[in-house]
Amino acid sequence: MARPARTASVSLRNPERTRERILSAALKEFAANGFAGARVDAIAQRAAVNKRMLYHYFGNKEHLFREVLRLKMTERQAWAESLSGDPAESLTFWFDAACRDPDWVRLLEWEALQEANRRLIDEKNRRAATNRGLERIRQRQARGQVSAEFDPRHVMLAMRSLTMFPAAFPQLTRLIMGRPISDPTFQKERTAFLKKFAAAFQPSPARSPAKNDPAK
Amino acid sequence: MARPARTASVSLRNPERTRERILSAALKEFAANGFAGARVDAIAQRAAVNKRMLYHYFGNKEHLFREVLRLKMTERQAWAESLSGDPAESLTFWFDAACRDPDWVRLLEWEALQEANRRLIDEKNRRAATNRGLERIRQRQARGQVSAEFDPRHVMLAMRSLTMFPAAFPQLTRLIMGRPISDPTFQKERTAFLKKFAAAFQPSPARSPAKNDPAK
DNA sequence: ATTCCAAGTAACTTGATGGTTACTTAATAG
DNA sequence: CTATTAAGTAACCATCAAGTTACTTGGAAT
Repeated sequence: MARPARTASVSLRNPERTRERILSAALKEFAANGFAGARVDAIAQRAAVNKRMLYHYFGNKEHLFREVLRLKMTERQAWAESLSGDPAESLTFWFDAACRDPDWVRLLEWEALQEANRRLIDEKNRRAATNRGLERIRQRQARGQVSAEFDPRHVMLAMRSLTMFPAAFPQLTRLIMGRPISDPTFQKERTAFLKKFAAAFQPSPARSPAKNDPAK
Repeated sequence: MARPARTASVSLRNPERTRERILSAALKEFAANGFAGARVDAIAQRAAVNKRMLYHYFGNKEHLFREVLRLKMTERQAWAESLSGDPAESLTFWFDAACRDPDWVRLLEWEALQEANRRLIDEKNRRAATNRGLERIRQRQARGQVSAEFDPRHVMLAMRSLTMFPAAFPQLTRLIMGRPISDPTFQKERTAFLKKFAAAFQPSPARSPAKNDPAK
């Protein structure tokens, strides 16, 4: 039961490391090829681990997929909590996050495409996190920083749309913008646009394209 | 060379009909399962056509996929042309279209996920159509119906985002809204929201949540 | 030292799947 | 009427991929 005390820096047998390697290899493979397209052999190879180990630790391909998703999910949730409800901040933050980590967006896309009628992977948890996010928006509305004429749910949906779309549809974005989403120029331009556009969520009276926040 | 003159209402051999059946079956199968997940046998079965015919008409699975995409593409382009550049109209129209025909959105999603670095399917055509769309936005800006402070490309990208997102990520939408996107109540609410929100694209002076269009 | 189990390996099984071969038949052109 | 070709069929095949079997081995507990 006692921990191995780590004889040499790395012992030959190392369950945790193996598990980690499988998970990170699986993340890449699933993000790249989706569930159906992902190859268990490829994951094993990427992880430099015998394929059998994958079944040893995760049972089967689907369990592994769910675990990968669940993991990324909780990682993101932590980020979300640390965020104020300010539209300009949220928009730029999440847009940036989507550009930095397209794998995340891609996983959500694969999830969306995967016959959506059944129950979600980590539903309970995600629902709770969503509700906390909605609550933050309501608070902003109460403080007059977000227009109260919009349903918070619709505000959140609009924000998600604006931030995730480019990473979710890079081909359409390139068609429209003439640049790949990885291009820093695009990212800067888009961030600037989102900052201005965030004014759309502010209450009508205090209206005038962002520029600054008089309530400071 | 002369057309068969259609002896009986339907002759036993009927290339066009067979081609159509394959294409429509392929659309469903590809939209449902993506390229990797789609099963050639399933397409053949759905089309009630011998699998060999599929190779007869389209060469292989990938060619068939490209053809399906190309077809849907041109269908949509026609719609787009018939549209004015008014934000409120565009937003509600495309949102409605995405809800009515989720297969279309799903195909675009599959395309996005399919290792995006290579050249797009119907690129030349799509680029041209995109440019015509941008031109329409510029015209609206010149007429003062769309704020000139936004880059037309960013306006288009924002509109696409707002309209396609719910159909592209039904699971996230349900999480936020508490209803499936197929629910008419959701669709009505969202349409109403988009109508109000369209004001965000209008010039600052003429500002006040849509409601009506004084320039009539 | 010995025992025992989790960690690890190699080779195999089984089923699915894209694509092909070899054939038949409808319908049109001459 | 007949030759030709496109439309259509059934059975097959090679390959690939998920999951398994049967085995070996490191290392902690006794």
